[in-house]
Amino acid sequence: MTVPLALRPVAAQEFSLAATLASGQVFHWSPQGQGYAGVIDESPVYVEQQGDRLLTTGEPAVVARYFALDHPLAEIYASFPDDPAMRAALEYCRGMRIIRQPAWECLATFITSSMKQVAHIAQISRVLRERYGRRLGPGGPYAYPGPERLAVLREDDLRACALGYRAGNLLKTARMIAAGEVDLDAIRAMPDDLAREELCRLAGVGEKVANCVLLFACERVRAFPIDVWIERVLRENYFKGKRKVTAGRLRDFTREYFGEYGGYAQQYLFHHARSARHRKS
DNA sequence: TGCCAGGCCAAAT
DNA sequence: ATTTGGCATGGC
Repeated sequence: MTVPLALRPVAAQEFSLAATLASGQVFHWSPQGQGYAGVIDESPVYVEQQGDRLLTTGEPAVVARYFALDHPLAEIYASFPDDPAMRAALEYCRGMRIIRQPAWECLATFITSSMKQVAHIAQISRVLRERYGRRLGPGGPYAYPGPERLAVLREDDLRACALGYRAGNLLKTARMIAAGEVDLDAIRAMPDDLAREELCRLAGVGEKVANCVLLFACERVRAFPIDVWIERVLRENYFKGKRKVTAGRLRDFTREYFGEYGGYAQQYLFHHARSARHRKS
């Protein structure tokens, strides 16, 4: 059995670990004991919340950075538009943060997310880790397999992980990254529009997935991914009864209306909408 | 059973 | 610039 590790405290004001991990931005954390077990880069981490602090087996500075405990939440909330949908989402998600994910892991999981429910994205992520990821210590969890590892597989290997038509996209993208054809580190330093354009060169990456990578892995808190849930929220709350509102019109509206922390607003609206749907049944 | 899920892509308008 | 059909798989 594992050796019991000392839990170290991390100050965490204005933070909800539960909301953050349940919000569909990261998929591999699982409930364990009083908290959650997961992996940050190549380190196994256990973390639980006790009021205004976290207790973790991880390196405190690494945990604080991963969960973005430095984001100015009061300033972010002050930037949210004042309307009923936004107020309800803020009330429900208070303390949720946009975390800083490793870029490749984020990119790959969102390539597999196309036309999939959150539960199944998590399932695919788990199979890929267990089948092709490096095991982090005896009996430990698995790291997400890097692009070099996936690049040498065949499409059928990935189809066997229930990826369906996404298998070819993940494989092509892994090969492009492994070959240095697209450089994720370079993208992190580019202006938003150029970074998005560069990400869209990858197989299975369109505007929505590119925005997820920009938001969840590149610290672009303006990036506003529009999926089927958010599109529904936008149409029902901001374009009620109007016809012929095109995708382009929606995109322009979000940039203007939600502003500097649009990505945060988007994630709050997304998590609230999904949670409301699941509570109904 | 049928419909929907954190879409993308190529082709046609 | 926008619309349309095809693509795999699993949950409800």
